[in-house]
Amino acid sequence: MPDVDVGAGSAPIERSRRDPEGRRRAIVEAAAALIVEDGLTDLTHRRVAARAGVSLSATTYYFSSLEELSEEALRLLADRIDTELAAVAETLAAHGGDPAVLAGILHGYLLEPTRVQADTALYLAATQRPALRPLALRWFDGLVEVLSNHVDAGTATALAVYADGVTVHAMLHDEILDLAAITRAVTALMRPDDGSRR
Amino acid sequence: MPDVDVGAGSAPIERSRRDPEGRRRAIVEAAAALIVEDGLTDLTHRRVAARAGVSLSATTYYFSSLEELSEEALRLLADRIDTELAAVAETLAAHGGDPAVLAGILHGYLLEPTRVQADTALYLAATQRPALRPLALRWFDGLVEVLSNHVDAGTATALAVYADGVTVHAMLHDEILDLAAITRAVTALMRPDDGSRR
Amino acid sequence: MPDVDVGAGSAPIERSRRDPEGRRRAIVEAAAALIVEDGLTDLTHRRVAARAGVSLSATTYYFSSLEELSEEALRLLADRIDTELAAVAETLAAHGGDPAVLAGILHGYLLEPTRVQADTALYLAATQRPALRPLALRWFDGLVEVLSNHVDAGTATALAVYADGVTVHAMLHDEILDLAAITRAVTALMRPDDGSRR
Amino acid sequence: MPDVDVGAGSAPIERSRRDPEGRRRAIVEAAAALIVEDGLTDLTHRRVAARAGVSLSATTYYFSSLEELSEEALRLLADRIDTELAAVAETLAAHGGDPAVLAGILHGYLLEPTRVQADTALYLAATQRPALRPLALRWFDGLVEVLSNHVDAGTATALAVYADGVTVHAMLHDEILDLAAITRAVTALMRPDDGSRR
DNA sequence: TATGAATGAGTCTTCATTCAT
DNA sequence: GATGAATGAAGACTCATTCAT
Repeated sequence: MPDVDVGAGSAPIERSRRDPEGRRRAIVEAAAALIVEDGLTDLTHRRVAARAGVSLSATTYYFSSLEELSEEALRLLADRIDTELAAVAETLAAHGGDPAVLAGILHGYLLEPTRVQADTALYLAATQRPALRPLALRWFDGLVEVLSNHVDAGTATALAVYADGVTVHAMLHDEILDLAAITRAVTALMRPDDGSRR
Repeated sequence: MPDVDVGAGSAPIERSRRDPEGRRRAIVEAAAALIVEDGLTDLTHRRVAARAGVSLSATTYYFSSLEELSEEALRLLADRIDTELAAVAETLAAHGGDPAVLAGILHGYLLEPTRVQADTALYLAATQRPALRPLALRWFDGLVEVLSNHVDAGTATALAVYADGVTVHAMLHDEILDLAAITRAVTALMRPDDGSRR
Repeated sequence: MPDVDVGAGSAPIERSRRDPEGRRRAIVEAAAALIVEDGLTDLTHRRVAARAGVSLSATTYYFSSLEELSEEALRLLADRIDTELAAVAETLAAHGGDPAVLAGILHGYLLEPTRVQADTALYLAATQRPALRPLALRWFDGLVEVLSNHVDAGTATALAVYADGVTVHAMLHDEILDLAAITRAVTALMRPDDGSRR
Repeated sequence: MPDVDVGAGSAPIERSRRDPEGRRRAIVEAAAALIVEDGLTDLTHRRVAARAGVSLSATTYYFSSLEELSEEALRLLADRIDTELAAVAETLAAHGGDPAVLAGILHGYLLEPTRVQADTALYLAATQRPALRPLALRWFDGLVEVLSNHVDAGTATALAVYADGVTVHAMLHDEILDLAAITRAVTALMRPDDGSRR
């Protein structure tokens, strides 16, 4: 949790008092962390307050309901996805959409359980609360968009679907898929529709 | 939810009294339905009792804890998966593992939101409670096994991963993937590793 | 828990079936054991049933209420006290009321925590439910009576009071009073009122 | 139960609102009173709330568990013991440890059933929950200590044991021991080990 | 005679939210 | 602007007891 910019001036220890903005964000970040760890349904004002080091009332003062707070926390997670997607786009652009590179990205992603869990948390939340779907779809739609720069729309979708499958696999298994397997699948999905069949 | 048919004779309305077996099953089925609809975390004794048309105490009489009840409900869902898998295996066997047939099966599956939701519920539950993983993996592992009768292990896994991706996609989108897209992806994943391209 | 006389004949394994008397007693004994171990307030039908190896209903079938059951169990404990008292009386009679002998009896009693706990359980129960007082007083009154055969009434009472104090002490301390201390106190209490000192 | 006197000013009826300190103490005192009256095991949040004239939730708001609440209530009782002991010590000091004075103190104690019941409640509680022993022993150990200022350690212990016996006697009988009987016993226990025996 | 079935009452506890300050 | 105080609702669970068989 990057505690970012205490900025210059003012007593650094007094971070909490007289910094409504920072307080508010601390609460949202605590909520996001808890959602990632324990899921949306285990989120309570009390736990958020404890995690953020804030009074219980503060969590109801800044957010009119738990729902609003959780929504904002999920939005925070979704925003992080945008950052990740940008990185993926950049890497991919640098290598001209090489299947092996995409597979590498995917595999690298799996190596960071925190990210996997965070993204999955969004999916889970969306399943339980339909209103959150747009948020959850940012990852899927974004990935399709990024991939569309290198392959046709159908292939992009197929790859994104496969990527989601890979993520689910990681959540349910102790051992993630190995790079070779991913590479093979990605390569197959990206291969032109054929032509051999002639 | 097949409501058992009391058959002939006896007052049909009196289904509840003095039919422990049926009562117990009614409770489990109510719990399963609720899990599918609202997720594991929203499962409460009260809701199950209301859904099953049973007294609150009945749910604790037949199951010593909510955990035990939910577990049995999930097992029920998992058992249904076995049935589904058997059907898949049969269909596949009849057609020699034709990619188009597999794609058709997958697409047909998506057309039944109830099943998709039920299976997803298991995944969701497993994510929240690791002890349930074995149950949730029955679908994935079973599918890999079935597919292994027709393709090599690596391809089977890749297909199962893709199938999971397809399921997730269905849960989060209003429109499911169309048959053509699925067929293309399945075909690509099943195509021999290549080498032909010379 | 002496499982006593299955008697002759009949299948010994079938102890429970067709032996209402034995069943009933098994329940009472289980209840008594539980009262001694955990106190009167922790006594429940379920626990008694489990301890006696009997169906839950059996505990309500033989006794119209938990109160009745517990009362009978306490009566059983009280009866055991009578046995103990008789033994004390005998020993004392054999030695002509020697203070050292009485002290020895008291100390020997403390060496059997089970007995101490059982008797205390009665006292505890009586404190919580005044109706049980007569039962609880059997020990005190009985001891006074036994002692009255050897000393005057006042001394007998004083000794019984001291004995109760010793029992309480044993319940609350890890180490019981040593024989020397008890002997000294008993001797002092039994010594004639004085007057000798002239 | 001293009900604090709101003193002058402010609405006297409004004692409850906005007086956390008082509220908290009212709850503890209610709990203590209930423990004295009905024993530790009959203590419930509901009863405490009703007795203290406070909402059910208040009892869980101020104390994170019933155990914590009961512990504090018992501590309150134990503290009162310390006060009593101090008074005993003072009286005894003023009279040089005269047996008759000690007997008088003891007898005076018995004349206040409330105190007897309160102290007994602690003993009972300790019997049921070993963790409370230190609290319960405050009376016994304290008495031994006070008495040790006037007699040797062995005699002090014997006297304390007898005192406990007297207390138990009071709990179980309608009529308490009379002053003469107590005086005789105390005197006997305090009389030097003898010497007549020569 | 004996017991499984069934339930309403009551247990502790957690929590979202409101209110007074 | 901010928070401690307070509470009603709901959660899981236990239990004494009644009833049908």
